[in-house]
Amino acid sequence: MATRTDAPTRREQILKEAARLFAERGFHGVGVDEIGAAVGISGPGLYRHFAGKDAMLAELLVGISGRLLTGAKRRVAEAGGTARPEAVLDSLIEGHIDFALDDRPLITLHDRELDRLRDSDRKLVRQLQRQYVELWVEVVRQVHPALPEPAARSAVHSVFGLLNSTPHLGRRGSLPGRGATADLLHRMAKGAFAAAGEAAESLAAG
Amino acid sequence: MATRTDAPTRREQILKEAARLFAERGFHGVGVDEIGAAVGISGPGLYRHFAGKDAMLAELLVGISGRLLTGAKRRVAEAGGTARPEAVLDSLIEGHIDFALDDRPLITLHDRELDRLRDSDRKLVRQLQRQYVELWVEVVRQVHPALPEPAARSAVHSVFGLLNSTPHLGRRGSLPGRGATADLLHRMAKGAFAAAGEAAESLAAG
DNA sequence: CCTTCAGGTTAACGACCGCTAACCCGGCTG
DNA sequence: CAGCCGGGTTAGCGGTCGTTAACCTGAAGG
Repeated sequence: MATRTDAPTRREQILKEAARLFAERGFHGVGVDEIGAAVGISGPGLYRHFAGKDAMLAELLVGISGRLLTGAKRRVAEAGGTARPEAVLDSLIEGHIDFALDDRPLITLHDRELDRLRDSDRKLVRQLQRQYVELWVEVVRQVHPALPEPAARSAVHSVFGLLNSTPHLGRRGSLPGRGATADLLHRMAKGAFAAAGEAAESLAAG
Repeated sequence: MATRTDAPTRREQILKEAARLFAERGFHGVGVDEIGAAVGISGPGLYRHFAGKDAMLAELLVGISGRLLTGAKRRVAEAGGTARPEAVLDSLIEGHIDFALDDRPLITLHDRELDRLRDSDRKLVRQLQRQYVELWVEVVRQVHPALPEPAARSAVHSVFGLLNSTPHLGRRGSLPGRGATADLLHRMAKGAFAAAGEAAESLAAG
């Protein structure tokens, strides 16, 4: 991870604030003037950096989906060759939790504002999301071979719901610290998958 | 359950269609003309039944939160006195799953459009939601006594995220039937709670 | 038969919002 | 020093949207 040390560009400032505002009040609920004000310029000045409001949302959503997918691919490649499947699943879970805890506004946008995109962008995002899901499904089925594919896919979506619950977890302060929260989420995700797998096993055996 | 046999009133038609549209395109993304068209009248005719667009959303959200809470209270009262705590938790989970599967648009609205309410309505909804959560927290801590309250509350929110993932589960058809889906969700929720509880137990023992 | 009224209709107003136009300015660069 | 240009500014246009106003109609009641 090449941690950035240089100052964020104007574009990045705008994207960050836009993400926060979109997550708080919804895409249609935020005006371009507000986004501008959030970075110290006003309204139409944004158009020097983005083609329009839609373009900001598109870049945000494509960026999210892309980073999630490439991160997951990297983790599978790193841990996949040698280790047992469970370690790969642990790594996927860890990566998703990092994302859900560090970029809560983006997690919110991710499954809330997809329909506001132009058709082409929406298709792209959907494709990235689908690849991400399928990658998880494969790993989950290696850990729990008795789980049929449709059930595994449902389980993965549900675990995403669990992990993506971070925006609902009390405002920073009532939480028992980031590490403990990450640990709790990780254990619950594993427990949920295990329960799904055991049910399938007992069905296959019975 | 007193199943309705009489025809739905106009108000109810409107609320149902408004819920669907709000869930699909967001509160600000739906015009009153569209809501009217969805029930066969047009635009301003809605104002014979509701004070405004906000009032529809408010009634929907207050209704959801209220029904969830009263249903949960009833379940706790019914199963609470005699049975072991685990049966109460099972009943709560079952009730939430029924709701998540039968009223997917409402589940979506529930945690997406709360901020679009007037202050008083939002406070009311938040209060109902909080009571619902606390009711779950109590039951969860009876089943898993080692779990500290903050962790239990986080776990409850996360399991809500898991159960509320139904809108992301493929469009009716790719699913293995309602019963199987409900069963899978139920098992995963229990598994998630169990994993959280076991972690706390081993901490308390170690 | 006249009235009332619930539940519609269409027209139009006012506010807001995304975006463009036109202009401006400070710092490189030749 | 001249000129370009990146990155701002404000004014304003065009469209949309929530809401209100004014009017209509068919059924129920006395």
